[in-house]
Amino acid sequence: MDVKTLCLGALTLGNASGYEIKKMFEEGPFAYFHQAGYGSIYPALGKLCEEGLVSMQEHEQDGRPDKKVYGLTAKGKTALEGKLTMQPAKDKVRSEALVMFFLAEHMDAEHLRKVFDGYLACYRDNLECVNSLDDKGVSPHRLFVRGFGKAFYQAAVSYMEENSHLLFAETDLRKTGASK
Amino acid sequence: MDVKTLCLGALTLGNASGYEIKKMFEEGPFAYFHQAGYGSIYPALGKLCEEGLVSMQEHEQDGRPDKKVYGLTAKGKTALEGKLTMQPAKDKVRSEALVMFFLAEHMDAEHLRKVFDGYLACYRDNLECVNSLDDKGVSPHRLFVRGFGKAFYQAAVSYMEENSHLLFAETDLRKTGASK
DNA sequence: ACCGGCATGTAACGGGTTACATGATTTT
DNA sequence: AAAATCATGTAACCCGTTACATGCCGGT
Repeated sequence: MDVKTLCLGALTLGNASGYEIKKMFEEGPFAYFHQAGYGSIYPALGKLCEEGLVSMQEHEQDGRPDKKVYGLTAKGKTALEGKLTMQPAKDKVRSEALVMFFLAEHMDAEHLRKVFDGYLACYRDNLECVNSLDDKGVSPHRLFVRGFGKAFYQAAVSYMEENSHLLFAETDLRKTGASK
Repeated sequence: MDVKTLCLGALTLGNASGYEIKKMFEEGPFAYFHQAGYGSIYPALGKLCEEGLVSMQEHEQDGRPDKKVYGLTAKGKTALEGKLTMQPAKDKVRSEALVMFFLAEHMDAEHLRKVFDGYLACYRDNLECVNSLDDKGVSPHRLFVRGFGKAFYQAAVSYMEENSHLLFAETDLRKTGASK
């Protein structure tokens, strides 16, 4: 699923600028399951516009560059619906932190601790962020997705809190052995 | 983290061929947190060999192409350790299925059902697969990672089992209304 | 005075995915 | 007889990430 399709999807939530779409990916509802930067969003919106799948309206602003607000056209909606008839690809997860934990025996104990703490903090933040959202007025299927994210973050945080000893077991043994 | 580094990491588990490393990514221990295909693994191993980070030994086989078994060199181990001092990048998840659920209102009810069933089945398989592994003799930090995967799969399956109504609520209402 | 947020975009680079190419052996 | 497994590799293409380029406004 390319960024163009994702942009069409984002625009079903209402008209938005490229800047605002980016925020949906980094903080908003899309954050759990996809990510995209300016470098892919702006060109994608440009192409969609050329193809007539989205419309664009410029809003003048003082000082800043004109804000370009995009909106889904009927053609764009049809195109999106077409994409949604595909079989979804398998989920893809890339976690450098988990790779590092897997190879923890080759790491410096102090650095490992730092990475672990950072990773846990990150998931705690994510969880807090989702928990602070208001569910009122959000349609059920979007709540389903939100809940999925919440369940995942919760599982990650709980697991890490309860099982960190597995990661630091050897180090602790080594330390205990040395200090004895 | 590029495929080269991942290959070095894979080879810490013992000598292996490109074909075997690929399997680690699709079924084995790396499956939860990274993926890679032949098109990236074979060139990566070639480059690592040129750089002297891995060694290669050809084993003749009848009928099949010679099996090339790679092994980590001292230089390669050092290089890997260097990579492991980095800050890990944030986890990246890409889930087309969740995008589709998010946009479920624009989907055909039957297709949505199919996608949901397939997605749940996939996570059940993953869970079963991890649960069938034997933990004996596996070092604690690898069990940590394995457990993380297990916790994630379990959370996904449970969540979907308990909350599918959110996804199909509207459809059911529509159907009920129509059939009445 | 400086940093973060608002706001858009381009260009190059890198890297991975996909498709192609080959072929024997084992399982169904 | 067909399909899956074992086994390696190349080449092109796509596409996304990163860095660069610009500039004002508001808060600390």
